[in-house]
Amino acid sequence: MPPKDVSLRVTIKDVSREAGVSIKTVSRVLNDEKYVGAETRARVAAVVERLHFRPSSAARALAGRRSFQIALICDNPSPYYVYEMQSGIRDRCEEAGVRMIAQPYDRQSQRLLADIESLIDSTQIDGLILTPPASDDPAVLALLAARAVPFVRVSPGQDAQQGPSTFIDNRRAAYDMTRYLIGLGHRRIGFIAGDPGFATSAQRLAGYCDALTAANVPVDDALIQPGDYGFASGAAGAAALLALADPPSAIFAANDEMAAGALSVAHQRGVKVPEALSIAGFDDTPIATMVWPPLTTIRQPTRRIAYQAADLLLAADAGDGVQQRELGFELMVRGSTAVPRA
Amino acid sequence: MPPKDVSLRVTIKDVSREAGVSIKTVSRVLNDEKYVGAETRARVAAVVERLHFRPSSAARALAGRRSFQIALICDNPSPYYVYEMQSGIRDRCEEAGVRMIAQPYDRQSQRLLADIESLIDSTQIDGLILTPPASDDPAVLALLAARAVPFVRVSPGQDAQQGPSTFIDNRRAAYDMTRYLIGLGHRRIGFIAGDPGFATSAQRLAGYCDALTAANVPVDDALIQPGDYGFASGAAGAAALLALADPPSAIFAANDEMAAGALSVAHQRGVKVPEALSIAGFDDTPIATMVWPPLTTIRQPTRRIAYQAADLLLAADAGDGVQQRELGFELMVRGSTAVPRA
DNA sequence: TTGTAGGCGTTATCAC
DNA sequence: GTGATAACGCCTACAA
Repeated sequence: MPPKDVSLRVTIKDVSREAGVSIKTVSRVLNDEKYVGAETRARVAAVVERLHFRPSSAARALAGRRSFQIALICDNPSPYYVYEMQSGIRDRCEEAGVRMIAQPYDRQSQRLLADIESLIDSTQIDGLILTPPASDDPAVLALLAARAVPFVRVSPGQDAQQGPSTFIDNRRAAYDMTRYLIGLGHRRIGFIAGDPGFATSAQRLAGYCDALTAANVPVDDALIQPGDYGFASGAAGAAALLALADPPSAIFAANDEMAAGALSVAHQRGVKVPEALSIAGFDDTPIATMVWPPLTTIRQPTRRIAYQAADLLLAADAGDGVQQRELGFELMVRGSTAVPRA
Repeated sequence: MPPKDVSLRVTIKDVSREAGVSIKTVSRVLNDEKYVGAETRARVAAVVERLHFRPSSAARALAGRRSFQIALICDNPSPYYVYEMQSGIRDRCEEAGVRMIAQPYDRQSQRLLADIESLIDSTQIDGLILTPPASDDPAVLALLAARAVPFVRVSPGQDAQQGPSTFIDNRRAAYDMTRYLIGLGHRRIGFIAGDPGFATSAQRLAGYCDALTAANVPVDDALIQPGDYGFASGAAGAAALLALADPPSAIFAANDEMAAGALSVAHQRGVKVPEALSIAGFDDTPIATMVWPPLTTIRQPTRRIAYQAADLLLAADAGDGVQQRELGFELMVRGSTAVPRA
């Protein structure tokens, strides 16, 4: 891109001249500092408004201790998840006058650490939000600790006390769902697991096993298919399950995206859902409730998590130290809520 | 968030001292300027590497004419579209050493203009990419022109010559699709339109009408349902069409998200797709090829558009002036490509 | 090919 | 309550 014109930028100086006060006073008003006379404040604010003055964030970051920017580190096979996460966090940031930098990354590539370092150094980020699997990456956590950069972890799997975090009881939720399916009379329940790199995958699988065991239903490894939280893997898992000599009467996919994949296979093969085959999902991305009304899903509103995470990060100077914030979930049965759980 | 520590930042000064050259020389190496001795360059580069030096983008933006940041202004009812757009543009930016700021916005709210102004002023963006409907907003275009901020328009509807842009021939594509459906023997073809605020909506509808007229099939208003490019509106449109006394034998939705909605309704009602009802989509978000193998769709890879748009913006200093870049599209018939079109 | 001086727009520090 | 003045880290312009 070509260099920009040295355009007629409105600066603090212009405001101060116009308002008849010093630059510092304008700065005080801008940053809501105290020790500014009420009328001075009003007068300055009026000039700011009139001149459409907007402080340069570059200058603020350079001179001050804050950059008014935070980053969202997010890589997830479900576009709906990413979308909800981004929108939710951005909304909160906007209210707080902070800019969110969305930093999609590729969990396959080994660049994550370097990306975050460069984010910290070049952008001077004020803090960041990590979604799985980055939220469990020991190297990342170590880096952030070493650099003293505030962060919030979404759905951490281990060392939950390391830094603030938001999460739901995934194991419990998967347990509830499985029990619900058992309650419907199912005994052979297939499970399509999530990406092994995500802590939530193991948690959800564990809940599934718990419920079977509690009901004296043996855990059959043939009924547990690997997946990666992506649509295609859900389809593949369902295909494998339906091809078994003794196929399951229900399939519980570890997230909605895979549940959708499973459903598409069922439809293709003419298997009636849910009459001949119950399919359940997890996560409450809109795809579940919108695309597949017959789907039973664990409702764990992504947007709510986003809000929580943002609030936790932005309110960090409340100074109440490390916080773990557990959210509730609900079991959505074919469009109608049931079994809410705090 | 609490103020950060005044940490031990590595600066150009450190590098210059370590390398035994002046600050300016380091700067030259950093910016790939010429007039630096080969060995000097190598030595400096080595030190940069060893010290993990990363220039502060705040300082660069403040001192220089570029901020090395561009923004993506995007609001679309399809998460897949947003996801592909973001990832694609970000990839290109990364290669170019530029940061992409994703700026989701709400097309309902009236804040768009103010948001962009604040983006320009506070962030000193180097340029931006506009997706519909922002790409056709006259106020936005005027603002950018006035401020001399480079931009690229994605799928503009009018004044296509105003600024560089990428697009496909939507009318032609919709024409082709409709003709294809007619070729299958359909005479009553329903159409679910996109959000009236998007220029593509009218273009696609026009193509649909063109094809019908060309085939001497009367355009029946009852077969044209309003929509907004969102899943729910696709479902609603399909429901309305199927409820007609004389329902269509095919439905052409103006985007894939709505086609998916239409399909879900068909499935719910037990209408066989595509035997009893053909459903066609448009846009090639993954939902089409992944979720709905029976779907016929206009393949207009979102990611390719993203690449084009980014390249157009990033290469703007090539200085070849305004450019309109038209991309090809293809008609995807049930998973297998057909009728490619440049 | 390399170096020096000055300033970008804001905040921090410390006087008044 | 308010205001000088010195940074912040880098780039531009100009000199050597």
